[in-house]
Amino acid sequence: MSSLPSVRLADLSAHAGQQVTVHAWVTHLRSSGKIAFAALRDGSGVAQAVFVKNEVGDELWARVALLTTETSVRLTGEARVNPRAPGVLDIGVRALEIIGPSPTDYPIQPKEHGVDFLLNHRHFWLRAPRQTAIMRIRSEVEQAIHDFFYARDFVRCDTPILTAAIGERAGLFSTEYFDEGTAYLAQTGQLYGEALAASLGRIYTFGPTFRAEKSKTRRHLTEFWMIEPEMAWYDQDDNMDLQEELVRFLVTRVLERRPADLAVLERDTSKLDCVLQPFVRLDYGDAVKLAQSRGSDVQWGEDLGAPDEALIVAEYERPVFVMNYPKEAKAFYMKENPADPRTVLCSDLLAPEGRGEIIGGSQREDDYEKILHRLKEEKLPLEAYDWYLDLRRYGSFVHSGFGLGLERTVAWIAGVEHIREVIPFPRMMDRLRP
RNA sequence: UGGGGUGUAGGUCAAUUGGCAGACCGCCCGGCUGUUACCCGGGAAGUUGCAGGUUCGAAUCCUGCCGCCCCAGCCA
Repeated sequence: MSSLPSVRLADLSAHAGQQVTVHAWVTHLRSSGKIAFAALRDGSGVAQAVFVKNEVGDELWARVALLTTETSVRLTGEARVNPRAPGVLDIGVRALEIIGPSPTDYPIQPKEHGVDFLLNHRHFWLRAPRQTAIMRIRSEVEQAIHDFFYARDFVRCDTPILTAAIGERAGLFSTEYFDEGTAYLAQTGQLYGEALAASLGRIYTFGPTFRAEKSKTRRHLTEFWMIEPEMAWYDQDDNMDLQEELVRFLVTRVLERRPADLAVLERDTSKLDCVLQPFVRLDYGDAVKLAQSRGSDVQWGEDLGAPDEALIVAEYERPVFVMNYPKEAKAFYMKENPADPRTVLCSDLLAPEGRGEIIGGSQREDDYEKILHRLKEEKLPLEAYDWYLDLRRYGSFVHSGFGLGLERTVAWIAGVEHIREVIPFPRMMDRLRP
């Protein structure tokens, strides 16, 4: 925009007393006959345009009446501090150009709306202060993830989104793929990550994944973003240490750098201080006993349900690893536990405040015969896994990894109840647009 | 998919429990020179989700369908 030099509203205070030009959207107009005030936003911050009739002239004054909600404008005038509201700078307008007019039926008001209505107008809803705060926190978490792994010499690797059937058991989205039959949208990049760990040692993926599960809860999307590190020569203890370090890093980073956005969300940040303590590490069997003692009827051998997880985390009020689940409850690629072959070397990390699982991780089975046996038990098509089995035939290696759900993590840190608000355009089983 | 809830103006919700369909916000018109979700006066705005039934009379009761919300399962 070098042809249109303008000041971002966030930088306006540095220009107090000067003539500036800004580009912005009008969020609200208040008019008093011969003086008018327009609230402005540009994504970086807010300001207030002041129009005085006998200073701007009749021609410009007539155009002030056209400043409906969400009109985009370029305006020029003096930036100055308003002693009555020092936080929001005034612009004493001398020149006004309407760039994009806006009809008077803009649907979003600064009032209560229903969720369905807001999601139907997601493209507008994203302009609201609460939503922009959430998006900035999401961006901060994403950047922090890259910084964390970059500082530890992990290589970021991108794995395919179109795949032949491979991965976990949950529902798959499919599409026709030329003469190759059916392609599926990836539910995980993990198996490719294992191949890359044998190449680069420590890697992570960062990308969208797809689940055609008919889940309607506040913690499920059909398209979500997952971070999947995979580390050669890490056992399950090393794996949990890394997860704990990462989660602590992400929370600390958002607390340090996005306090204003957390304030917009009215997040009680004292609830996040718990990440400074060591995370709890609880064996699955002990977790089942704990849930039972708090009224659950879960039995050894069953996966823990959301209410069980809530009971367990409530006991500690900080993140909890539940380790070493029964083999039947978990995926084929998890390594058998030498201390108890009924179980596998894995962990789920449960976030506090009833948030449930944000990470699932495991040490991977590196024994060729054992993983072949597990594939057969699960009745998975062996021909689709030939290259994966090769990783156990040609230089098998101890390795571990995990998958961190980005939206669940952001929703927890930001204190947002439903995961649909922390991704710009959520995809759920009954929502494909906008 | 199962359980629970809900559906009235563009939005958020009332409607004495079967008896004239309303308020606020937004929008339109008018007034106001320092507003802060400004204020004051006036106005337009409805197939009460859809289809059927009971009744002198239905937003309200009954049946079916549909949409949405919450919870559960699956998982990150």
